[in-house]
Amino acid sequence: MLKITRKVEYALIALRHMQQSPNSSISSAKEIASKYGIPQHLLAKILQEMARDGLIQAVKGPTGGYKIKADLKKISLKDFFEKLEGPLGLMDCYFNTDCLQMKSCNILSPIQKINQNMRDMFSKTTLMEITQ
Amino acid sequence: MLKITRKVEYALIALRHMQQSPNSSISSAKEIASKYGIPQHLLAKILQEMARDGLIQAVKGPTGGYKIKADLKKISLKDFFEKLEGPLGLMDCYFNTDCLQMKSCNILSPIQKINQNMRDMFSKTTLMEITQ
DNA sequence: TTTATATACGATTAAAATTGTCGTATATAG
DNA sequence: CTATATACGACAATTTTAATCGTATATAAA
Repeated sequence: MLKITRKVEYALIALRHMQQSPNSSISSAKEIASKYGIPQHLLAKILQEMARDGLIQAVKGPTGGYKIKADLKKISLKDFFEKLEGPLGLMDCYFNTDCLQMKSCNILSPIQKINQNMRDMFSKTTLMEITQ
Repeated sequence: MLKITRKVEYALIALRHMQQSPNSSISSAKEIASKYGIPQHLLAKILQEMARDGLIQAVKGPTGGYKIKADLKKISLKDFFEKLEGPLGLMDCYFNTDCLQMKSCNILSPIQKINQNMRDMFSKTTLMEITQ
């Protein structure tokens, strides 16, 4: 429990790779996948999603690939996680109100505090701190 | 991602229930399960595990059940999580060194920092804060 | 002493989430 | 043209989590 997904892991690896490659150079999914041992097609899908999210810029055609578009100093890890994986909370009831045990649940409010702590922690860290 | 398991959720609910029932009274798995809508057999297994861990005390036979044994003020959420679910980290490589990508991985050290932050956060919260 | 009820615990199954693959379409540099 | 790269939905495999089942043991109460 409390694990990040491989999807997020691969996304971070790719971002850091792009961040560290020479200025405005382009990295292809194939190149990154082979360098870090990531399934190429899977990484491609993740990069496409990041492109849709505006984090990176896609360039089509041969010699194409991706490069960083957003300012990583301005994006928190919490926002990044939520872009890729949706709402960030230890339990679904932090967002979702359709739990049948909502009324009888006795740990709702203590869990909400822990949730808030965790969200605060990931809000204070920027993507740049991971990728630079 | 970053969710706690139902196992931990049920354990917390049961602990809080016991914590809040009259002093040294005993709660059965059946009673707790029906009150909070938890599968009885599943909760029983979790309570048995907590008893083995020394968190609660089991009492056999009819009129039996469980009561709190440990001092919840002295147990951190991190230790509690690790008792029930094993090592606590965002990625397995925090503990496990047999990842084949270990050498090429470029996010290992930044992830370790985040890991440490998360572990610190759960180390600073006691079980009592959740259950009281 | 018998019976009902509770814990103890391993084995197994079911469900859900994650991870990975495949096929096809489109863009574009050379 | 052709080769190579992104785009994207459908599908399959794998892993993890959640829940059930069966049987044994302890013990309070009738």
